[in-house]
Amino acid sequence: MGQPTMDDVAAHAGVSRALVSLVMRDSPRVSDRSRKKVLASANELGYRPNVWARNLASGQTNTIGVMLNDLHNPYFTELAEGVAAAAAEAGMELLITSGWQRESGEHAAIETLLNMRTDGIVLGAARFSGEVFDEVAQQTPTVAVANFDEPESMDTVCNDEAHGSELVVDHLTKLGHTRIAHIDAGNAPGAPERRRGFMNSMSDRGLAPIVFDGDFNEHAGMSAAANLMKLKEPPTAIFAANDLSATGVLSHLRSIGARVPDDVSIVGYDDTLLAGLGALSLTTVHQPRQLFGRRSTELLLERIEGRTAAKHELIQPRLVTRSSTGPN
Amino acid sequence: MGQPTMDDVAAHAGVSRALVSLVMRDSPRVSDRSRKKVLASANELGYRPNVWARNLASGQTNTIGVMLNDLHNPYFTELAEGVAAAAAEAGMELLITSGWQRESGEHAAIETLLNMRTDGIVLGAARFSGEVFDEVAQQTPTVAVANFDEPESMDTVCNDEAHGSELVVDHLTKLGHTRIAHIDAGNAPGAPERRRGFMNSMSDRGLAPIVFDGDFNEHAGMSAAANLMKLKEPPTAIFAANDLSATGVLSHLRSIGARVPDDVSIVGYDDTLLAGLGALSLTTVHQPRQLFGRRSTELLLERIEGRTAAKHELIQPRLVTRSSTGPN
DNA sequence: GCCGTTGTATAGAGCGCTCTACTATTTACT
DNA sequence: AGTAAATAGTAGAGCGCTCTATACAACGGC
Repeated sequence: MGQPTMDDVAAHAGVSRALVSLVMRDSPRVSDRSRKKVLASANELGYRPNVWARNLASGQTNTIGVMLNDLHNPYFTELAEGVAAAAAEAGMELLITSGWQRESGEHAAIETLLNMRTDGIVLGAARFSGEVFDEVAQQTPTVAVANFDEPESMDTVCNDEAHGSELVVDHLTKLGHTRIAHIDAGNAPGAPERRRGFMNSMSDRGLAPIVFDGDFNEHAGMSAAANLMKLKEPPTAIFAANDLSATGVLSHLRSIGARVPDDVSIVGYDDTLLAGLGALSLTTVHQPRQLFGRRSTELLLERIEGRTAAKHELIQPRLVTRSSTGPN
Repeated sequence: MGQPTMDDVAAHAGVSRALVSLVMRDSPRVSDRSRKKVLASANELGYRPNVWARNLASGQTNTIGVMLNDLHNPYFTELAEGVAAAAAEAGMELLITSGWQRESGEHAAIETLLNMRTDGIVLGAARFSGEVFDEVAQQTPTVAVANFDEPESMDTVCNDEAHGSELVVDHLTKLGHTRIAHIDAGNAPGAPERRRGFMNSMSDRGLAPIVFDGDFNEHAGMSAAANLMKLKEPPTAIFAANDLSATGVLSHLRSIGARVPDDVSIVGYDDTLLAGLGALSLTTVHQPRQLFGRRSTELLLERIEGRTAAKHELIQPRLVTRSSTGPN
């Protein structure tokens, strides 16, 4: 007969199935005596409520879904951790799917969640346009952790990238640096905002922003650094698009015998595990990624409760000072 | 009326619900004409099969679950990626849950999967004993990626840790090293096997194994390295329990002015992102983590198909040589 | 013209729950 | 004592599917 059902428990406890159902859902409308009796029977039979049946009957899943672009990227996993914490506090289950860095993967992952009919979805995505998001938002409550142009159909939570750049420029100029270069990451998510923030902060201070093409990886940092150091007047500080790129910069500087931070200061962005390593010790911009997850989940729960007006939150990063930056 | 149901599609297409069901399940017992008609109606109404109802009625979920100890650890995410690939090939959905590094979290994560009644479970766990695994295996087909003592109740896939250590010792002795130290990680998962492999390989070559207490983190590597270098005859090569610990070693050696690999060679374990960074460039032991995922999923599918005899696979790692090791 | 096939389609009984409406029993309050 | 209100429990109709058993053509063989 396979797994025991609610009817089995009811029969064993000598009560109705409805009562067992109430007990399982922690209803207050059950006497202590019955509750104990039912729980004892359930326990004895090894009863485990059938989620499929429950969700079918109730039309709810008590579950929220998170779609992550890439499980290998700590950005997304920390995001997920924040979501998990907030979901647990609200008594909700969490289902995670990943797009494995591919756009088709993200589609499939979202499709899986929509099929599961989770009560809502948190999108930690990067690969596609606002329209796709919109389509999802049409079908279920949705919160995106990404910086779109404040769409009406869903809530968003994102990092104030430009402000992060401002913090970096502020830190470096206070250390006396004036020739500061930024290695950007083209149009990758977040990169344009970081670049814009850098350029504005520099010109606000009457300084000429130096920007070199780059990407969010180590190699880009290495080759951009090589080009920068070949300039007639090389910069005294380099602000990379992210920590990985900064690591590339560091690697190149060491290879040409430049001392960090004595000759050149380096700043990263993201405050990943890398930045904290003793062997690297990068000054970097910390984003409260777990907080992104928390806030997005809180917003999602509000939506599930019925709010319809879109909310958009901008979260402030902070600078973490380590030993890759020093006075000029 | 919310989402359209199968009945709506049936009515719209002028056929029975049973026929729609057959079409949705790609049954060959449907004429082309009917199939097209049904598909058109479904599409027009925006019909999406209700997974809950389907699973309830069919008693299957066509889904496998993966429980990961920690989403931040690349070991587990690459494992998951392998599982995802194999699951996709078999036409199965994938559900991921995480224990967030806590034992209670792992319990909850497993509970979620059991409640979901996935067709099978892959356990990428680290925090608890074989008995807990056994209990899970009693309830559903299970494969663990971990090195237990070949339990009867489930399949296992694991890395041949000892062999990895052997590769390291072989590499270092061929470079002429004889005073080789290992910084271990106590009883953390995999650590005892790595230590044992190291000790055996050393004594096989008539060399005295030096083993210092450590852990799987950076700090442990730093302090163990400090102690090692204070010895009257410091080792000429240090084999750390993992890459993170090796990073700590590197950091300490640099701080005391020792050159790597000229003065001291360093070897890590795991071949994480860290090891490949230009600024670190660690020789390390690579484990085919995705393969672990693939194989475990394949074994799981066999179990779901009905195999009951336990299978246990040991997968061979290989050495990746970078610039942290050199001749003595 | 009858029978057995083969190919399509349908009816209808569940799957294991939830939830509304209802009954039965106490307790509370004039 | 008599009624209202609160408390505890139950019956039974779904939820949206799957799947077995069955119906009904259309066809070929004799």
